[in-house]
Amino acid sequence: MPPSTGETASHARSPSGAPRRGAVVAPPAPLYRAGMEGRSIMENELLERLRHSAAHVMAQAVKDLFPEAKLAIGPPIQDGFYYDFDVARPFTPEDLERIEARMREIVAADHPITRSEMSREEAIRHFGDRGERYKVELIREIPEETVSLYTQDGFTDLCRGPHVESTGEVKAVKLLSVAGAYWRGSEKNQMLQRIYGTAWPTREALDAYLANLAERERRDHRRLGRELDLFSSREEMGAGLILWHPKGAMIRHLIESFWKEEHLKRGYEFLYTPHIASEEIYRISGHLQNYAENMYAPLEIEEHPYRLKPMNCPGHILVYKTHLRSYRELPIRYAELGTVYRYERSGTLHGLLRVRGFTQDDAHIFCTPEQLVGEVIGVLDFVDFLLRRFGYTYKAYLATRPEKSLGSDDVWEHATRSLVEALEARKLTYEVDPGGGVFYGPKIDIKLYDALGREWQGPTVQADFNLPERFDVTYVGADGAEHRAVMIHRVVLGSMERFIGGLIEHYAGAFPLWLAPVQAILIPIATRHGDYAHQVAAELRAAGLRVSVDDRSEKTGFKIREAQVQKIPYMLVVGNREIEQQSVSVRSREAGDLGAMSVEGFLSKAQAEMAMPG
RNA sequence: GCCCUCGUAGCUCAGACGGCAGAGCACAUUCUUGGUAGGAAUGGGGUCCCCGGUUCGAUUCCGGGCGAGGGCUCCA
Repeated sequence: MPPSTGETASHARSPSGAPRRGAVVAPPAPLYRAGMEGRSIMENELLERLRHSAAHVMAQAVKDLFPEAKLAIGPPIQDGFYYDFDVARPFTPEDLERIEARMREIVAADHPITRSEMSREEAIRHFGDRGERYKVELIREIPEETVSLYTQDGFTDLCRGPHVESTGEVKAVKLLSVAGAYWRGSEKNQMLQRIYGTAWPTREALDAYLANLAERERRDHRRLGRELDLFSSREEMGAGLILWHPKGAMIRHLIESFWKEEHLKRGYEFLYTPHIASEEIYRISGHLQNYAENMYAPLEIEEHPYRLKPMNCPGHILVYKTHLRSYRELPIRYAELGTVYRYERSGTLHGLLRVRGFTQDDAHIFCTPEQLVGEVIGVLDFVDFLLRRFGYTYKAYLATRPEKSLGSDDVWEHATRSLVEALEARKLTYEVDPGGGVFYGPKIDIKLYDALGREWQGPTVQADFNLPERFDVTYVGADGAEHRAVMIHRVVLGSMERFIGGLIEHYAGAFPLWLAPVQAILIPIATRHGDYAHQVAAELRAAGLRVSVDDRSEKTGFKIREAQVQKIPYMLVVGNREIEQQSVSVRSREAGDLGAMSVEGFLSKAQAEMAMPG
């Protein structure tokens, strides 16, 4: 079965849920650490306890203000907590303010939080009498005979604990948002109202967190995409379909060119495969049987059903199969910037991060079982090289055999051991994700960390035993007999859409010189300096720089402001002095005015900067 | 797909009891030629998301749809 290479699997962004386990390869150096990494277990426990108590304080406040509200669950989560309530009407922002005000009173009163126990039957009666049907449902599923309860100020909640000693310890808390959430996460159940909040040990920590939220908002790739004129999506075009504007397309072109060069250096060959294909190919691959819900409905072409391509692998396999292959040819590495289309539910679409049409930086490696380790090492080397170029740090996970899976124990054992050997050869620490593999083979998942310390789904490397069987992918060995080839699916960047969406936020729109769509802008002081500006621009362009000229009749300060807002790395101011000295006055986006230098001087400075990217 | 919120100029957003539609930025023209983060004037620009209903009259109220945002679910 096809790989859920990067794009389809997992979350668009995942600052979510539980603390992440596992070792960090190179410690991220974020402005702020979003997750639990970097804190001691003790600190994490304290934070969880605090946030759990904050959830109880909120629940009490809600019950005080909305006595008819029914309590569901209210756990601590990364950076905060939530609590789900069953209420007749949804909470409004004004309600949140009232709830928060009531919470402050409860905190100020510093009520002790005490633990007690009840027998199950007693607890069921206790909550049943109060109409708390969700609590009753929870208690019924607790195997123990006694359950624990926590009480503050006459408000009692079923809870495993632990909690802080008193409500006064919940010092820095803020309610953030309200959202619908299903009871127990199932669409079939009642929709509840979930209030999210955040809680910290000190006011300063809360402020730092809120500042970080504001920074995320400032860096939002959808906002920057519009402000920097990089891309758009339009209702008339269709949801989840991206239009790349010249500047965004330039960034993409630069990344794709870089990607292609580096693939050629590493022995990959390029393929192009069609965007639509006969249903037959997807019947053979098994997509039709197993992936249909992500595929678009068939198109009729002369009475034959065709489908939009959801994955690239079938095409690559067909290319492999056009010849009888010898072991001497292997490994064969086919790469394609392959555009695929997958159905995503409307509610899940999000900017560039979750779309319906996207281009994967896909590759399939066909090799012998003996070559598997070496090939995986090669991919991991490549991953390391590429991610470093973009300034990401990362962490590896090994996903092993799930319960439902294809293939013999031997084959799984061999493949899993190969992946482990590769990880160890690369000296990568990794976390095992038991049973997290796909049913056709184990995989290595790489998660990366951006400048804000957020975690993103990164490269995946997957061994596949299924497609080689389905398509009968073989090679002739040294013994003259046919052998089953091993296939590796891998993406490094994931998809161009998601990767660039992430990069925009990672760089906050200020792309490094080698990726900046406009690297330098000439700013003539007065109209009469325009000719010189155009002349310098032509010189720099001839040397390979991406340069524009702002020859509008505006004041210098205005042009500088605009170039700065557009995050153009260099502004070259030219007036009488520069013409006389045949120079440019250089202003850097980061460092401000650098003074005058010759055109060649600026050129070699820029070239040096591009030679050491990242 | 589900819940909530939102949809007014290219963008960001005001607005009204149901009675000729507003600002800033952007754009055009003119003036200005100014040395490192916003010079001035004038002007053009609207199906107030779409369809239907109520009404003398709907951008405003009601219903449905589409789209966006925040979540949930799915994707492990």
